[in-house]
Amino acid sequence: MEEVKGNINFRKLDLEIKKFWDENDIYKKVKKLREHNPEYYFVDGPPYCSGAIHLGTAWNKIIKDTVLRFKRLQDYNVLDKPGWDMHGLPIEVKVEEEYNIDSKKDIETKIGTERFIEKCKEFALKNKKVMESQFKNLGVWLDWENAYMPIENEYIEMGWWTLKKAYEKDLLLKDLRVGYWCPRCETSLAEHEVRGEYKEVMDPSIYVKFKLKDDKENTYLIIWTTTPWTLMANMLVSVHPNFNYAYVKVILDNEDRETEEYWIIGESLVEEVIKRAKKNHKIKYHKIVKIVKGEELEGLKYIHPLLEENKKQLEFSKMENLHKVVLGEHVTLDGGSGLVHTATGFGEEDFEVGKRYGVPIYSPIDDNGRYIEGEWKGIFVKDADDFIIERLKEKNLLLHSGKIKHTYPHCWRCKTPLLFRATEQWFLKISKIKEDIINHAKGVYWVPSWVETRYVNGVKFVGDWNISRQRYWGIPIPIWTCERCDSYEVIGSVEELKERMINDIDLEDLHKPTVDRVLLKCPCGGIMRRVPDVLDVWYDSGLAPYASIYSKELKKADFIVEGHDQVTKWFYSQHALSAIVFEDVPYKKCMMHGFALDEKGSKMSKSLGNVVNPDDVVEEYGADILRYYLLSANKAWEDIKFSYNELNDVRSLFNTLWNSYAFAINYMVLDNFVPNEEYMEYLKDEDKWIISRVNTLTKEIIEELEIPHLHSYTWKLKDFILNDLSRWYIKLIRSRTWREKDDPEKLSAYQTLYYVLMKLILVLSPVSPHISEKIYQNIKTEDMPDSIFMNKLTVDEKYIDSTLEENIGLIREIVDAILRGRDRVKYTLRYPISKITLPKTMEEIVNKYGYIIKEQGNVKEIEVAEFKGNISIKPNYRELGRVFKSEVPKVVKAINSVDPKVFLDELEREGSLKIQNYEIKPEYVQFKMEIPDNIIGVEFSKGSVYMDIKLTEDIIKEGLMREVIRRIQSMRKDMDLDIEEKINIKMEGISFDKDMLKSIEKEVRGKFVEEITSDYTQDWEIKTPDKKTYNVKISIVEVKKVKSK
RNA sequence: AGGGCAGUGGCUCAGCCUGGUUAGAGUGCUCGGCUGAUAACCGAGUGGUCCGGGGUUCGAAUCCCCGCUGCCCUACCA
Repeated sequence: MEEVKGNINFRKLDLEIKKFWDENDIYKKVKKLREHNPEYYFVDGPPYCSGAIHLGTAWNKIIKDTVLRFKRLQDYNVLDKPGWDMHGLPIEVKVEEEYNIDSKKDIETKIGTERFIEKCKEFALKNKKVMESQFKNLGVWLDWENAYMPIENEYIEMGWWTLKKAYEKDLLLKDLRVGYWCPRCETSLAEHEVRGEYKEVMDPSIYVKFKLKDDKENTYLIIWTTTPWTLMANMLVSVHPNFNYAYVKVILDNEDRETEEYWIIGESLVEEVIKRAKKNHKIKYHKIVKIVKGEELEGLKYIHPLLEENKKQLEFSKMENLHKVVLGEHVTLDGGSGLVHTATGFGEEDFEVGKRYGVPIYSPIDDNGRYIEGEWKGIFVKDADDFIIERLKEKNLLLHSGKIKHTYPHCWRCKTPLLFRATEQWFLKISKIKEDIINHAKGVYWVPSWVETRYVNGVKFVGDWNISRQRYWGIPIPIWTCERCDSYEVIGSVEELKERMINDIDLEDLHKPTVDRVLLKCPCGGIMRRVPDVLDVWYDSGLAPYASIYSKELKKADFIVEGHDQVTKWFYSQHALSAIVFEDVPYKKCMMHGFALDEKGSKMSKSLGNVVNPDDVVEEYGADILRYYLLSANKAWEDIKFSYNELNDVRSLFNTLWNSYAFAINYMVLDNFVPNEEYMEYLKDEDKWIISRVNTLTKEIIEELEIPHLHSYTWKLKDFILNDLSRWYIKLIRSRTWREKDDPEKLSAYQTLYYVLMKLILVLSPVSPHISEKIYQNIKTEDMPDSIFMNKLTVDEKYIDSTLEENIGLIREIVDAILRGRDRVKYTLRYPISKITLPKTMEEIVNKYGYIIKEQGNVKEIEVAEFKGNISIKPNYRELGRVFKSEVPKVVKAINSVDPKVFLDELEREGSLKIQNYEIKPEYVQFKMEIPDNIIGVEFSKGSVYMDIKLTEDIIKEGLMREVIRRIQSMRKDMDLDIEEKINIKMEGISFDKDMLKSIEKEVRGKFVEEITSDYTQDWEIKTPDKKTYNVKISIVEVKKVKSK
């Protein structure tokens, strides 16, 4: 045990402890210690290796670390592999940027797939290193050396194995479907990749006239669209069978002549459409002339507006079932015209309608989103919008052209607006197992519980999972198709691949382009080549529960925790894959946490400049304070508003803890204290009390961490440190620390402090490992383990005494009440109170613990008696309500009608009282006293304390003595004297009798002298409660100095 | 549009499940006090339409219904 300095730099401390852990291999020793114990299986949701971590990522790992440290303290063998998400578009995009390329063609021609893959790998590994060191800086203990990485062959193989399982269970499917397509990345995307990627954009909003075929009357269908470019591929117009559609007669006033037309519009949208049309046209007259049901419109043929611009449409126009009105339930009347332009190759519902009516799926664009035919061949479709609008105008088919602000999906990595496009992709048939997934969810312990609802609602909406990406950096899809007969095969392992391989390819690395070179032979005799796609990166992390430990059996994770964005992502993706392979959910307990926002509640973003870097916070405050703050600022599942103010509060909490520790240790060091269980025999009640408290605290904390409710955990810790330890217990034992060296009461106080500190740092260590370890290292004895984390968290049930906790709690209330009362009448603590009166119910407690009240309240005598004063009465509504229900107001009136004094007497005599037929029992009412002038009364939970505040000469003298002592002590402190240092004092302006002078001398380790040569003199003005003033002059000199002169 | 969460002093949040006396804590500000562990602490004062409106009840911050606002998730406004 060494002396502790008061001013502590928590950052220095945490670096020192990290060094200690490193140099002594503590993490490994802790792991080794429990390697044969029952397992606690944790699966880390892998962060993406995109660069540096942010506050939210830090929070995430801190939660994990805290829970796992707790589980280690419970003696589990914690399986704590961290993971990394390393494949996928984000990294591809970054590498592309670095090499200044922006298309897939460039990748293949400019730098080559092989080098590209190599660069992606480098990039991922480089970032992993940076992020790992940041996590370590937070004090996160995970098995960094054995992290799982989806880019390793073994992991990739697990992905193949999984896909083969899906294939064998008939859950793998190749299908032509309309899905999201990123024209920049030239790949399809899955729906979960698009989640949260809807951004507000301005798009054209045009109303177009489609002229009916074989019609003499100039009748037009009016359609609305925000994607003019899709008109090139328009095949049908959909209407809702049950809606009303109006034929609107319109007379247009062109400059030279008037024309008469009929427009077909959804009835409720007529006025809105006309209003828009009026902006571009002079409409002289319009009137609804006929109303029909949507179904009556079915089959009407129209003339495609862009026949000349797209020769293909000319061909289509000759086909029977094209360019006509069809029915669709998806049509709404929320906006637009009620008639929906339908392009079968460019919309999911359009696609379905097209299939239903046997219409070709027409999608005339390439992977870059450029037309492959028609007048604007080679032009990016979004750029063609303006040309098309202009052309429609020329053709007099444009009713209105405006702009609309709406949300539209974007690529999650490159932020390009997505297109909808029909392509052939590989799917996992989630639709077939969705019910199972929802059922499994019931067996999971969700924290908080409502995550289940959210999860299930999310799953209900998902479609089949598109797992194929037309990209490079990912797990290659292990499917080979035959050039000749088009059949395909799914390969489940490297071994299998080697067996089937007909050429000789070195399979050192399973990425592209290596595997692409592998050829197989089809039973039909043809050559089989690999499907060039890679797997969706969410598939990678979805494999984690079993792939991270290379297990082909399901080991359910005891615990996972991620941010709320992951509810429909990782919580789902790993469940989906496990459901396919193992028909089960891969986790037992699943917790959700929030996002880290800035002080005002806005998202942290580079553009707003409000990003808080965890490293910076750690540099200033040390890791433990950030950790504690993040776990205590709110309930984990709510978003955190990061605030330096609150961070500072946490720092003061730790300062208090540190000072309590320093106080205890420094006195122990001074007295060469050696902890010894035998001192426990001399425990006083307050010692037993705090020992009981710290055990109760431990017990409660174990429950909270078990859930885990990290907010309750940290709040309880704080309450204990501030209230129980620092503000109460240490105050109580202060005088004991000034006793003689081997005074048993002093030693037992030390022993208590020692015991409590040990217990406290152990429950504190999961959240604040560095500070706990630091304290542990200083106070541990030879026979204790090397690190605090090698200990076991236990509760000493035998020390828990809840009655004692309650009673001391009451004593504390009484002391607080006394202090409050004193304050109210300016009767300061230095002046004793001659007598207080407490209610009779307190008798037993006062007999036992009255000495605490006397000492802390500076009280000479405690009387236990019913205080006689004027009595008032108060109804107890809770009790009354239970008995009298709706009669309560009447009963209260009755109670108030009786003289409280009579009421009380009667109750005491008879046990109950009848008023107006209501029987009143004692528990229905409460009595309060009113008090005479020289007495003050202050309430506490079990009654009132009455204090006699009459001043006598003795009381004043005693108070003055304390006044003087305090001033001398304060001067000692100014002089920066050692606690043991002896002094000579000269005091003028006040006199005490001999005994009192002696007491003062003893308290301040000094001697009063007549003459003094001092460099420190101070004048004091002392005001007593009886309004007298003393001007006192005090001079002090160290005895040491006098002697040396 | 559907689902989830939240709305309580200037600020950050408890309390709500299980209704009950005067709605709490921390922080801020004002005043006072205490102090040989504590740039710490204690007390008083200041500050509240408990988001709004209905309902149930003797009694609602708490339970129910209808709204409003914010955040998140889901969602092809063609």
